[in-house]
Amino acid sequence: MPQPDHSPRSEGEVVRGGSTDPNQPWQAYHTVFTNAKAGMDGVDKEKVQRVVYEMSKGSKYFENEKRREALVMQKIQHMKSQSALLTDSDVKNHEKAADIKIKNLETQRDLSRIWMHVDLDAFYAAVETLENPTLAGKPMAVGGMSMICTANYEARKFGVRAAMPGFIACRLCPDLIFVSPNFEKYTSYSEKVRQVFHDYDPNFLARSLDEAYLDITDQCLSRNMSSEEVAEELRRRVYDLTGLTCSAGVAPNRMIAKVCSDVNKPNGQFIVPNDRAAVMAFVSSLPIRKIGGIGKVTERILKEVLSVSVCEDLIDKRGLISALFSSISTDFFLSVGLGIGGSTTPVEEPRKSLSCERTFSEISHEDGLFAKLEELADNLARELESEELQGRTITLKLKTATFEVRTRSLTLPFLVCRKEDLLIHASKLLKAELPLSLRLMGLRVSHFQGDSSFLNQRTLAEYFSVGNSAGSGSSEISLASGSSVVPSFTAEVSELSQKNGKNTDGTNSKIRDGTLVDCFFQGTDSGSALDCPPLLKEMRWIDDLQCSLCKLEIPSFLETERQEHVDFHFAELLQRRYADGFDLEAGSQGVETQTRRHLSQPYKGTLSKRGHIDRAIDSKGKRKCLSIDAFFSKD
DNA sequence: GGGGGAAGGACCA
DNA sequence: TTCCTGGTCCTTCCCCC
Ligand SMILES: Nc1ncnc2c1ncn2[C@H]1C[C@H](O)[C@@H](COP(=O)(O)OP(=O)(O)OP(=O)(O)O)O1
Repeated sequence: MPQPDHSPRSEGEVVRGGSTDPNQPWQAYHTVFTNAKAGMDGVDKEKVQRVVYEMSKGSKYFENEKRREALVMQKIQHMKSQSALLTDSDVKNHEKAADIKIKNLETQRDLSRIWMHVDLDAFYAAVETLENPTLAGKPMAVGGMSMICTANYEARKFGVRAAMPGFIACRLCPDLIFVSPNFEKYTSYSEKVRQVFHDYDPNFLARSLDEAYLDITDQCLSRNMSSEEVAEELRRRVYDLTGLTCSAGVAPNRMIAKVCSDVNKPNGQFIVPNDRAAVMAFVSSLPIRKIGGIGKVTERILKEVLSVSVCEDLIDKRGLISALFSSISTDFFLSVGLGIGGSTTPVEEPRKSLSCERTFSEISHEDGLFAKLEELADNLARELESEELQGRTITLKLKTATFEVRTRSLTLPFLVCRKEDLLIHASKLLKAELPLSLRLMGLRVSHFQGDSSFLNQRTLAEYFSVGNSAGSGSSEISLASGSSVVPSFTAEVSELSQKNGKNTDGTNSKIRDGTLVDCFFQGTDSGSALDCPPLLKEMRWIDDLQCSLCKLEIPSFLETERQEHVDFHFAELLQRRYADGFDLEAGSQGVETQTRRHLSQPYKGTLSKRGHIDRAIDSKGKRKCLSIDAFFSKD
């Protein structure tokens, strides 16, 4: 019997051996919403279960969940059979390997820092109540009929909680008051709270608007206070400044501190002292699901395949874990079992992606779909602009009317951020998927400049301004391994002597008399170095756009093997090439002027502000607004 | 065998 | 009638050295 998930934010779903009463099918529908969570004590779980099931069954959402559930079951079955194939000696060997990992992890155990995790109680709901005190004491949820972001503690008594659809919450609690979210408010309250955090740890890690990790070691030492006193004081100060209550957890590392902040929620705190025995005692009987990173599926896999339910089981079953999971996962599970987590302050990471997605009532008409895509591209381009970001990878996300999610992505050889560029490429991705009937569309840009894959790559401008090359006649530049010289395709620079072009050790290349020597294209079948001039041409070509459309000089391998790259390059090039207008010979077709359709004289056209040809003519003779790229690729 | 890209999915607030 | 949004990380597969 499938066990559909009921939420993207599910917790504590447990399948109980499939022995459910066929007359009470809701028992098999184990949802997030009955899981233990702050404020949920004393809830009639059976009733919540029944209502959620009754309101869901037969819906498209429900059917999709059944499909997903079947996949999880399949995965569990597969792991079970893998596990059955293991011999005793296999397991023994894996135990040995795990013991080495454990020894390693133990050397990383750090009991010298005191970490505090702070989590505001029912944050959005609490802010709304502060702004509108008449809500106090009444069941209230922030969100709408289709989805709830969070609920206050009065509403939680009815089983209403975050990630529950509003219409189901309504059935559970008919008097439920709905408040629309107002993120500016939450942001401004969050900023106030962070002022307090800052006083305790200027390098605190903000995880979201309502959560942060603070290293309070120095506070405790310099002020000669216990961590308990610091936590009390901090919570008091947050309350005095904002009127918001919060809960705190204190432990030697962030993983345990996070669990602790939930122990006495709301408006409470819990401390695990910096002592190995105390940590192990806390962790040993802790249900694995309490740990951040172990969600509904992982919990089920660990339980059903390995009979693991509390953290110490992870150590007992280390042999099987090492046999069945990847090295990364094994490390994670073992460190959970040992109660070891992050204890040093990590460097702040730049963001890795930026996205925008919207749910709407079903659309299957092509024009409607492309209109949605344009909205998304417009939105995303604005966000990219305000964050001053450009990226190489565009990902289109589609959710069909039956809740099936698809993503389609492509990585360009250059950076994009403008709406037009996003639209050109995303449209291609969308077109390839038609016909479609959608309920959601999303657009994401990632692979930003400065990403790890970009660390060694410079733009042309940067490339020539390394301070040593341009104009200096003869000089030398160093390229790190994997360097890419031209953004339009992957080219590598290496010593001539290096046969296969893989620039593994950061060799030096030279610029002599303005010419790059010892260069090399990756992707040539011969593996030998090409002449330098093509590369140089290629650079100039992009740099000052000296070429015209008919005079593209592309290395031969690009024309054949990397045709798609050339296409992208084209789009980019054309946009820039014709930014100031374009010339058409007499007799040209495809565009109309203010006065005539057929050009009897050479014509100078200009692009609209958005880079479009506003008066192009399509094959049916209809006037159409086209991007310059589309215009030239039409023919 | 590993690097990069694509697709999918788990998980988090 | 109505089951979100924006982000990270991991895994698997494929292709290409
Ligand atoms: N699935 C979700 N989608 C969108 N926003 C969410 C989702 N879950 C939680 N949030 C938002 C709303 C919450 O107020 C905020 C913090 O979440 P969280 O800490 O889990 O609960 P909470 O602060 O509302 O209550 P509490 O911490 O007291 O249980 O994040």
